[in-house]
Amino acid sequence: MRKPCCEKNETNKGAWTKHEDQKLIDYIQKHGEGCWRSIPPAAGLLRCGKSCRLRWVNYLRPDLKRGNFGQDEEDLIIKLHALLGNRWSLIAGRLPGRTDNEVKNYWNTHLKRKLLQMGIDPKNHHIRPTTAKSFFSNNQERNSAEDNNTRVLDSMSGPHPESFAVSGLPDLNL
DNA sequence: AAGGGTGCCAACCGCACTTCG
DNA sequence: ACGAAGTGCGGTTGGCACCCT
Repeated sequence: MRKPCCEKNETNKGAWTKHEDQKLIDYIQKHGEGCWRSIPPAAGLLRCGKSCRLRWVNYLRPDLKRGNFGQDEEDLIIKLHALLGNRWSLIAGRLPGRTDNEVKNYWNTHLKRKLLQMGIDPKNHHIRPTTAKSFFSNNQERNSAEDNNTRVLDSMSGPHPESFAVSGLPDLNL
């Protein structure tokens, strides 16, 4: 059995303070992201390396966008999720300034529900005939959508249709 | 005003994968 | 080739904020 990544009784847990954030930012600006395990003692933080990495990647990194997701980002997430499943880090990699945690949270809180309302199964992106019927009858867009359990990649209103290959799948260069 | 319910997001946990000696 | 250590990832949870009654 693997040892825990850090001595839990010797580290802080819970929300990060501004003071801790600043220490981590200062250290990484000086020394770079290097070895996470060595960062907490070197930076004077009572946190485990994992916690530092998570805080930096999800919150402190200077290139993070934050704020609401745009329609184009939303559509891209849905398309990528249809292709990749719950590979959040891969999906986030296609969204500049977004983190896997952010994408995952957004999916679980917004997009999942949105797809369900549209009559789409968020797990496999297949049309769910019962709910889809009412949704599409309102929208008059996909009258034949429920035929043979069609995939819905092409039903999204993505802003970059030119980026899709002939097969209907985006050129993701994964 | 209060309290209960719900949604959201930051952070934790544990497993899987990668790297290194 | 193998095992230990380090890192990354996805699932889950805790707690705060907001809304509704």
